[in-house]
Amino acid sequence: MSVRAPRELGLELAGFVPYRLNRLAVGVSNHLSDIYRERFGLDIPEWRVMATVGSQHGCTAQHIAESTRMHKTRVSRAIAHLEERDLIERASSAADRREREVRLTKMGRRMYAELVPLVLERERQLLACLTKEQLRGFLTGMEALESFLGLQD
Amino acid sequence: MSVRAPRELGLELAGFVPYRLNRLAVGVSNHLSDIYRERFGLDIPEWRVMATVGSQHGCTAQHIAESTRMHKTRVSRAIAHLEERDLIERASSAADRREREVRLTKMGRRMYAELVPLVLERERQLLACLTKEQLRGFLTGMEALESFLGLQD
DNA sequence: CACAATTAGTTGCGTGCGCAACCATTGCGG
DNA sequence: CCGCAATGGTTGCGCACGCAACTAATTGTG
Repeated sequence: MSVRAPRELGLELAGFVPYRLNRLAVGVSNHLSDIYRERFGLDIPEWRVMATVGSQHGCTAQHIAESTRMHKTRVSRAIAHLEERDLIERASSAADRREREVRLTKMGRRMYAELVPLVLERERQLLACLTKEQLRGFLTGMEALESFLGLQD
Repeated sequence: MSVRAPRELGLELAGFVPYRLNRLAVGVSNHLSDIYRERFGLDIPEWRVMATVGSQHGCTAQHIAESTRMHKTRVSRAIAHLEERDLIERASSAADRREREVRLTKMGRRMYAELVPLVLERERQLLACLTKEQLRGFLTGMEALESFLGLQD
């Protein structure tokens, strides 16, 4: 089966799935970043660190990198920024003194508690443009692609 | 309706659609860039310019920027690189001497003719992990989201 | 117990990006 | 027809990124 008209010899970027997927991801990301960037001054790496630490207190930078699939230097710098802003704090692990356990500060927890509902609501708004059936189909396809590319958690 | 378990109070990044979508787009992009990067020495902006010019001869940088949704400086630099490699050439438009019409050179056309089938085959391989039904559902969902975000061509 | 190999995390460096400022040219209003 | 806003395109600058090299701590092996 073919995704586009068979008569086409060249390549129409507008109908090319990898390109469309990238454009969609950027669009969704911008739709979301209105919240964490403009209202809380976080960029994407910082937001991901906040989201991870917020639900997994005391995790390490290593864990955050694996779980978010960000490069460890990107994680390291995001953590440094968040620490400067007193949103997270670090303590050397007793068991392994190379590791540093990352936790939200009181201010960080306050921001997290305010931020997460807004972000989830934003996701809900986005997905509300799909019918129940469409959402199910879209998620099923996404899971298959993730699995094919070895991306699933 | 809810995408994830209602008992969850925090946010699990792994199940968060915007995050998954970004990860999937990066994964697909990497899966593809094996071809145009390693075998042809193109990066993403260069590949997009090649793809656009290859099917729309004589178009302008402005047109490429709108059609690929890349920033005009990114397009400008990609074009400069491709011109250095003698893959494209530019000529001032007779009608408007601010514009420069972009075309593939003979070498550029040769690369395009070799590149496009490989890239389309790669897309086909990727989508082959979906059943006919899954593909239809996935594309339908994608179209609805694109439309919601005002992304459609 | 010593020494090599591994792992957590940081940093110097080169690169690519977007913003804003900038040319050159064209279109428009008085 | 002149002057000024708008448009196509390029460039200087600051910034974030990934790679590779590094430090510090730990684990494995003889």
